[in-house]
Amino acid sequence: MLQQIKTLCEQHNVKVTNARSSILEVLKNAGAPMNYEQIKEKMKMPMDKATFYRNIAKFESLGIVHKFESDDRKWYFELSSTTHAHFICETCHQITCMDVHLGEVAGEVKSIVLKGTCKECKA
Amino acid sequence: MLQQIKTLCEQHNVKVTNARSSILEVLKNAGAPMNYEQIKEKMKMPMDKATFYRNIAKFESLGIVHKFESDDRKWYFELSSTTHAHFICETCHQITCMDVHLGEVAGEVKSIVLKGTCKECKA
DNA sequence: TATCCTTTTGCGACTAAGTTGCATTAATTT
DNA sequence: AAATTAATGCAACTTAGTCGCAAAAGGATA
Repeated sequence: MLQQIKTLCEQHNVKVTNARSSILEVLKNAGAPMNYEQIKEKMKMPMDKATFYRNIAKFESLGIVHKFESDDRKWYFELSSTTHAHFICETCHQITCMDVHLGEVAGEVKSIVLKGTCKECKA
Repeated sequence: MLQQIKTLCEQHNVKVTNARSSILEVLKNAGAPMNYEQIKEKMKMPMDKATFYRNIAKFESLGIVHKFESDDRKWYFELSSTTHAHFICETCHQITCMDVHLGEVAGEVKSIVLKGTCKECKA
């Protein structure tokens, strides 16, 4: 297990279990947000979905992980980092991360999701 | 039925039925995006959810109506207008419309959803 | 008006992501 | 070692949205 992940858990007072480090490791290596199925596929160990979602919920409440819904009725997860936007193409369903800067906003923004048609699908 | 709605359907070559005008009328009077349950409540006539979703899907494909997902796993609908953003408060679940201007974006944007904590809940 | 054809609607069964209850196991404390 | 607490796995459940199909509505033709 990566020391980095162990530290991450310890910083947030979460016990480091196999399930937890396994989830975090996959997210650490992910290039884009992933849903449950995708994460499960990448994991070396089998894991019940209840365990998965419960741990994800914990990570979320601690601010370690961040989630949003795509247009397929599935949650997508990623390690928290600086607030950035996700562009979801409604045609090819690809999710890409991007920077946007908003003007004035009515509150504290935690996630930004843009939907539409990406350049490739538009062409 | 409002003449405005009849015209809207005719412009898009959609037959005007009771179900359709009923849905559009509610959306016309809505101050914010609404989900199926909320729309159903506001409708004077009973309507099967299959009928509702099928008509909404048609409206969507014609660009009359626009939908997005909130954080409650429900779809919210509104009449199409200029592309604007929705701020969803994860605490009070209120949805507010707002203008943002993005910089350069990788494609054609159809919806923008921001999630976070609104000013009231933050306070 | 009767016949044919297409579209819309309603019902009920279905789908599937995510949740919950509960018993089991693992870890921690005393 | 016993007792308490937390994490896990299983199975049953929830529920927004979908789908198949038959009935009803509407339009066109004659």
